[in-house]
Amino acid sequence: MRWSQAHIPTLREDPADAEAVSHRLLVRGGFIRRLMAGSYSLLPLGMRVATKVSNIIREEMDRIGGQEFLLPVVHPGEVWKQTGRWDSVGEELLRFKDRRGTDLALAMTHEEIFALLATEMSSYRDLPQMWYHLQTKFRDEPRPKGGLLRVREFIMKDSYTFDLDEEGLDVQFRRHDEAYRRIFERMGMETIAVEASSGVMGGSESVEFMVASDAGEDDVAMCSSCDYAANTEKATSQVPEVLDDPWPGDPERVPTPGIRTIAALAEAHDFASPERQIKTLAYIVGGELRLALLRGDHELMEQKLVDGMGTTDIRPAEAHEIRSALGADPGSLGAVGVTEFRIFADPALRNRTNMVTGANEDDWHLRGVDVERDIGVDAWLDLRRVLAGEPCPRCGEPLDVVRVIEVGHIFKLGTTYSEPLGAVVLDPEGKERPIVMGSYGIGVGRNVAAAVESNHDDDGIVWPVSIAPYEVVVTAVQQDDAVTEAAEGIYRGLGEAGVEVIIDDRDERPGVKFADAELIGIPFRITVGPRSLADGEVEVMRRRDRTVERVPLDAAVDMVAAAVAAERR
RNA sequence: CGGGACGUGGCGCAGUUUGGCAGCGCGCAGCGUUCGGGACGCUGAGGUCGCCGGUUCAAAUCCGGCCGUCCCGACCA
Repeated sequence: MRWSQAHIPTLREDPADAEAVSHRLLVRGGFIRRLMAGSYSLLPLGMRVATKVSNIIREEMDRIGGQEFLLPVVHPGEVWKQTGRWDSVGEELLRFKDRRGTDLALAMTHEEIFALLATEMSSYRDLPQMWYHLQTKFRDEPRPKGGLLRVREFIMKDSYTFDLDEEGLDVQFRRHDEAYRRIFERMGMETIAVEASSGVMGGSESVEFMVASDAGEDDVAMCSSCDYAANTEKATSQVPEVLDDPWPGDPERVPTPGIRTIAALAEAHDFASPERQIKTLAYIVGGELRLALLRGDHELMEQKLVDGMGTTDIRPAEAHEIRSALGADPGSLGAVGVTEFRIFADPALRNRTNMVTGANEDDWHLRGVDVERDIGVDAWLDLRRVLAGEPCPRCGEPLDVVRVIEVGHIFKLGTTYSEPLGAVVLDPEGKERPIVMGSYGIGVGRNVAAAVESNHDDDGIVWPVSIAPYEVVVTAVQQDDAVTEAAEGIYRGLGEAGVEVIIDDRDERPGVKFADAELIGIPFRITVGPRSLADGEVEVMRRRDRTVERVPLDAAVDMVAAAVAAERR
């Protein structure tokens, strides 16, 4: 490609909505442009990178036995109704009607449609299968952000596996785990594989692949000494036992005028330190009020409540709902004597005695509460958010909490989709069995952004050769006849050697060309100019560490082609 | 959905308080001088001031409504 002919609209200033580093660099470098909130156009450079990412994914999927499909983006609402997700996924699913009034939806994922195709299989002999495609997804996110990191429309590689039983699923799950590690490694990212919440996907087990970055939206708890790592939506830690002083008899009412917070109560009474209080939170789950109890100094991880309730229809109760249900305002709530609402308590409260909690009467609290004796706990449920420094649940060493970007997620689905859609096969005994499914996703654009997040410096992007828009840029400076001839020769030679090369033949000053090449992040730059050409040499610079090497003009093509080949993965 | 802010040439912004010629920087075009790390001079092109309505002799500016965007929170494979 000739730069003078290419559409590479670089910017000298940051876009107004610059947020994540990757967003800023991708916009400034002329890789992407925003169309509207959460929708981006890929410009030629962005397209080249995305294509390379897609091809790496294809190669690794094919390597583990995947077969590529392409399924539609517009789905009949009917199929989503069959699995129940028409109602359960909420507004994230964009719905509309066609001219006949038929309900349609834009694909936010493809479990339904792939499972529908799987209904054509009828024998265990057809299994196992691994199917995938790279296709547009649309999710009507309430708040897209971070440029490509969180968008509404994006291309995702999603694959689906079909097995007779859990053992088969385990094999396919493991293969995906391996393929995903290779994919991220080839793109130049270090990932952390973590246990995750399955969210609305359902299913038994899921693993997320995370890249550490401040631009991320998830947190991972990682052990400093063993290999424990989990999304904080699911992570646990050891809670040191609290020794309670005995309390003779029933709870006692304590006047606490004006006290509405755990901190204030702890301040006012030395018997009410936060770890000796019970935090009572009211949530509306599927329309009915439920109580979640935690130790006073512990914080609720809402996703754990969602997972425990098995529905996403959850919201904090509003003040008026709380008042009419419990007779007090938040700040004086408690679960002692409450029988009409279901109560979920965090295990850290187990066997605790002599606790302090609200009396469900403004300005009154109870002390001397024995959790097991005085509160009708319906279920014990891990609800607390893990904090950095707490002991690892496996080995007891302190946990780190790290901000991450989720770049891939693999799920064991089981029969959640195959059953309602009737995807069944006959087993060797002639018995009908629902196919056991798995689903696995990698967002292409998010991975492009994540790769930039982990590969950049102050001057721009530092692409690994594997996904760079071009492998080499030939930069001609002070173009006289000799320079032009030498530069063109190298450009031609590299092209013939199979190197992806762009020649910066623009009539620009050297500084502009250097700055653009670095912003765009091309791994190798060959500078051809009179200064070194006088010695019959050109300069080869590596973007990553900016090392410069002078090489004889006639050796440049071979040398650079070899260097590029060595870094292709 | 709750709170806050913003919308003015391709990009970044000023002008709005106090109504009166639509401006600045970058970028873009032409000419000239420059040219190994984002040059400089001169000339020039380019704007329904988000949209609709209202007030006024006069609206980017005041009022009402709507739309869009961003930030915090809520939500969220």
